Amino acid sequence: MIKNLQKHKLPKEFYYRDLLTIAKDLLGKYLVKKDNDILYVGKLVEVEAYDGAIDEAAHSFGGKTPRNAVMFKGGGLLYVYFTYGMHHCANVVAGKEGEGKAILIRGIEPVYNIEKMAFNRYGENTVTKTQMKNITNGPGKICKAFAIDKSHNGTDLSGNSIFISKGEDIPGDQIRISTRIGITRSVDLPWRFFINKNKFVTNAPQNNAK
DNA sequence: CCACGGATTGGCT
DNA sequence: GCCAATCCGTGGA
Repeated sequence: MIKNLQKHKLPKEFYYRDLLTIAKDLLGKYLVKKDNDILYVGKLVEVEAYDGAIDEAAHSFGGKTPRNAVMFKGGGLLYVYFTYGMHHCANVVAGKEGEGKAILIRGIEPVYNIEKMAFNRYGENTVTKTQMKNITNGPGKICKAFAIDKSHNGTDLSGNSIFISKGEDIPGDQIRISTRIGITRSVDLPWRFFINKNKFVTNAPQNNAK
């Protein structure tokens, strides 16, 4: 399985294109993480774009700082940040060096090793139906399930520890667009993309948007 | 199903 | 010192 995933790893050029095009194209792709023997695979079903040039909600909006430095290093890296004193969130850096663009991973449908994801999330081997429903439907939950933290900040997605693979094609009519979640500035930008009716999309009023 | 508030740390003004 | 690209439990309709 891992061989096949590696074979279909997205090339560096994928991340050097237009921000919103990348965001939309990420839907249906497989996020793969492999540390030692443990393999995690999940399908991307919800993402949000951030652009430091024009978007006040982007961490990179105010310029480079130690925390957001990875966002400025150019496409194809993983930007992981810590927030609310307890959660990590993972982003795919996009665009050219110095631009400060990234795409937040907000929703994932487990594809392989859901048992280990559940254990990482809840610390138990047996979980309820409700817990299973909430396993990876949010950016903090995804990092917990995949055991992603600040030590993974800056990981090169062209390597073999964390990468994104071809996955499934999502027909255009299954893609929905809305405003983003949980921000207080640039709230009107329609930069959230998700797969219509997918069970692992974050619960949000925006889900009824076009 | 929906609304609300508490948790808890680090980053930046 | 303020507040955040969140999550979860609680309480009510």
